[in-house]
Amino acid sequence: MPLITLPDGNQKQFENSVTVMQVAESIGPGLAKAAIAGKVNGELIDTCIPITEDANVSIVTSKEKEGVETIRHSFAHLVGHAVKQLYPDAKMAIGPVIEDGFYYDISYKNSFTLKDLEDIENRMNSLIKKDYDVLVKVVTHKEAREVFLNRDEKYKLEIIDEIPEDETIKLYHHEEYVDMCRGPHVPNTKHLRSFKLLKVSGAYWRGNSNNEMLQRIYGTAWSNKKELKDYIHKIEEAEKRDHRKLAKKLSLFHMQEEAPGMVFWHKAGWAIYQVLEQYIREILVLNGYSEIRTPLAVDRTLWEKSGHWEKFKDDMFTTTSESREYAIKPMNCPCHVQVFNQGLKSYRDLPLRLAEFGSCHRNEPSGSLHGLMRVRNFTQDDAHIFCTESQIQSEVSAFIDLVFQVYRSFGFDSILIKLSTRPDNRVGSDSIWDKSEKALSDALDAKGLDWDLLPGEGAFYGPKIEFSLKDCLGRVWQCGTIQVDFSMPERLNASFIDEESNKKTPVMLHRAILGSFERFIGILIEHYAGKLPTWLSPTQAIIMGITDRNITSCTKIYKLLLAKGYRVECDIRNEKIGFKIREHTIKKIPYILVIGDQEEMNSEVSIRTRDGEDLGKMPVESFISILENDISNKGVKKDP
RNA sequence: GCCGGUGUAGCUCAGGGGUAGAGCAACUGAUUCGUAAUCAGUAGGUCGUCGGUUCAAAUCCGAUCACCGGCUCCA
Repeated sequence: MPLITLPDGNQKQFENSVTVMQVAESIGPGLAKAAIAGKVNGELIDTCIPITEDANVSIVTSKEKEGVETIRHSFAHLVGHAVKQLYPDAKMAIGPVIEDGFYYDISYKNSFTLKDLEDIENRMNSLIKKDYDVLVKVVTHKEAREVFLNRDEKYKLEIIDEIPEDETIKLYHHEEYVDMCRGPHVPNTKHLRSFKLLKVSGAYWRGNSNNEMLQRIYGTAWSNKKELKDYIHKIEEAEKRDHRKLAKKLSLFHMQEEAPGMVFWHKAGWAIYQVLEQYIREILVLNGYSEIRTPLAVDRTLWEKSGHWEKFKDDMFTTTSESREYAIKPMNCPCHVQVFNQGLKSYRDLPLRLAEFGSCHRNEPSGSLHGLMRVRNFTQDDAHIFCTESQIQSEVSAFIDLVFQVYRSFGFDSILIKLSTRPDNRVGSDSIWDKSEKALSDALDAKGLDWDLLPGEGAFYGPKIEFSLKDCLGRVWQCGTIQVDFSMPERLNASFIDEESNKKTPVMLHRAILGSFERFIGILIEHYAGKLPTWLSPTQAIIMGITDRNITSCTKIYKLLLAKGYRVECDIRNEKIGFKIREHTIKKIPYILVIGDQEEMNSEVSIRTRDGEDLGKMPVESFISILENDISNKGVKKDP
């Protein structure tokens, strides 16, 4: 006699057991029709699973987040249903829900082509039109094993073998197709209407590169056609923000075959880079860092001592000279220890913060290169803080504040924080790792920040906090980081004299705010969709005349702004004003200054923004104060 | 590195066994013009690279390089 409590507080008494669907029906036929799953005491279940005891029950429809996720999950099964009909030899692996959609990993003798993808999508469409019921069967471990043994699904069997034998398993029957899942799933395919298969790509079984490669079919799915359409539109718009496309249009940089993963910065891109570097340099000075510069290539023996040769050898470029082997530095840390090691250090010197805009080379796998986001030669806004154990917490804490201060100045609002702990391939004892990991998590918790734990993802020498930002398509890129390192100072014989005249080994904190200039600029281009705020804009204003009569005035104002240190250009070509405005608007120059006879007469300039806004006529001094205000705001939008 | 796709003019792209085409850009000339494209003309490519098949390859095949989408790995 279960007593069901609904979200609005109403209670219903049922005889014997009752299913979510029956509860929905008891409320109304509309709700029953819309019911996708149920939440029973906070747990998501299928609409057909009987509830035998008193419970809080809510009906999940496509309006809820869980409802859409259930729809996506069921779409994955639908891929299975269609694929097995079209390609009976295909073996199904896993088909989970992801952000905005789902995928299914499948093993098949032939590669799926775009035509295959289309066929699968068509088959899925004809299957869902049948409005068939999805049937759930709860079976024993043994029964499930038999089902998939008969169906010759080796991946499903592998998964079953990892489930404890005394656990039951849910099998979802889509007509003749059977899949295994925790569920819940939609009760009928009538809930599956708005989807699109997006792409097919390779993916390793269980995400392990030693395993065979499967074919992954990606799809997106939504609760209705409008949401699907909006999503596709959003993706199309996002693609226009792609930093690689914008870089071409705005002539920021280029890359070419002869130097894969390395950047040829053009005038405009380099202007952005220089503003960033100067900004960080100011931040460093204000926060007690000393800037240094160390060699690009260092003898192999130093990398052997630091541990890089053992753990990082394959990622390093090497070169030889007079029978000595050198490695182009993939990191700056060993060199910074060499600077620290010059002269005897006292505890009074700590914390010692050594910073470098260090150019690093890493021989990244060819397949992972990606525009500015993943390159083989990058420059970090790197620094190493040499300190005592007791100073770790305050240094980490101050650094976190600094990262947030800098990121805020670019207007970033979603910063993902992750703590990565000891990897399998590492140096240093477990007790050292215990201490380091705790120092970082304590610093984060002390600030009350939300963070995710990434077990096993730390650097080989220590755990790290990562600050990540998203690109235009939602791909997450690590930018800032701080890493505790108890190992390298010892390996490279760093020491200081403490209060009792004892020789001690300092702790080293590796840290970067932007991460690499390349990646950060890539993120910035996408974040602003190429419309860089005035302080970062390669050209801050363009001056143009209406006719040749205005050339002298244009040149005068151009020279004035140039002398004041603004990045300005002058367009005195014999072209119509509309043509020139269009051209420079497309180049996303923040301010367009027009000078014609009228302006000349009153010693004014007409100002138009790249967004088409007319700021009217004003003396050049007024424009300078607009510029100044804009620049001092950096990337932060003023409140209207 | 792995799976799949792509590579034609500066850019965006069409074509496709009989030795290349559009739009924009460039160049020349005319136009001196008021807030997102003035008109006319000219020029521009061993179709990523190397090899093979063929009377003939940019087109078909193979290898290779780079890029794109993922996977793995990473700032």
